Amino acid sequence: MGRPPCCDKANVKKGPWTPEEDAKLLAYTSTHGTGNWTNVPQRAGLKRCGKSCRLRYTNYLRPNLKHENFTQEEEDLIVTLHAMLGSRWSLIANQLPGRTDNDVKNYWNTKLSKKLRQRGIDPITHRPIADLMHSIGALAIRPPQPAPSPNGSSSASSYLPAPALPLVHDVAYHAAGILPPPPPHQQQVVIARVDADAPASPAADHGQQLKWSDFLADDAAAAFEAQYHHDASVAAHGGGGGSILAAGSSSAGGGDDDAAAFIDAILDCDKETGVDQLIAELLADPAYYAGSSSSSSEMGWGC
DNA sequence: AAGGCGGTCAACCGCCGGGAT
DNA sequence: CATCCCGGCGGTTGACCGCCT
Repeated sequence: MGRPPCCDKANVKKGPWTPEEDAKLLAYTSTHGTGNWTNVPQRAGLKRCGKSCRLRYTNYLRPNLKHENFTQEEEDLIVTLHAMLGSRWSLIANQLPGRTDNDVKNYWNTKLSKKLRQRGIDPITHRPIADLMHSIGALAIRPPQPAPSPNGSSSASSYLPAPALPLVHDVAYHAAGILPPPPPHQQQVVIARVDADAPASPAADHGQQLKWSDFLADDAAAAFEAQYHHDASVAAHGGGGGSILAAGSSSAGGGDDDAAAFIDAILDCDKETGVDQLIAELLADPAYYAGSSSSSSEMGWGC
């Protein structure tokens, strides 16, 4: 059997907190600390769920919280971090002392996303809206692509338009200390891909349709990425981090082009590294779909 | 003065991973 | 090993407020 339930949900109060409730919660946390939220309502004399108490405390009553407006520096940092992390509000809030994830999330949804749109920047991809429209249009009417690539492994990266902000993503990751400095070859790859905006479809090589496996890195690239990323992720996240792209190097090089193999590769890598948050980041960032398969290897996501 | 409307933000909901039993 | 709950998270809701007509 597991633990007993945290609270009697039929007998808990919901809705806005009263000053009396705040005082009780503050009095309790100041003397007993914040552990074991399950017991907090009972011991503090509150008819609230422990979860509600925790939320109230962390978002409003916690000491050292800033309640004033966001500064320009905080605003810039949020935008930068959102470009890197997507809607990982807790991670973003960790970089902003005195701010909660709820604060950051609300500020983004109510202010910053609108500001970006007014400046002609898509708040999801952080790319110029005009650039996005151009990309969409190019995809919709893309003619058959000549220019076959001699190396199939890099074909996917050159097939789709390069994202406008790969350098922002990469630099910001390293600047924030989330990833260690990239090895020299990665910077070269970034520059090469940004410069190479001439589309060349892998499908055009043999007149085939694009495969799932075309989005998997080749073995040679994966080998280095595997070691680098593993080390980096352990250092940065205590074992966290992983790349879906280099993940099934066995299946990637083997020409297994169905969706199941692709997904298996993702899952294998995920299990191997022990974390999947970076995958979630990738999935949350459409720029990487539109950009290239090499984006994640540039960031050191190899396993 | 009153109703509509949009912005803000506290709080809730539901999901997930990890840990306790 | 299986079950179940806790804590944390992101998404969403709804109350409140100010502005406009």
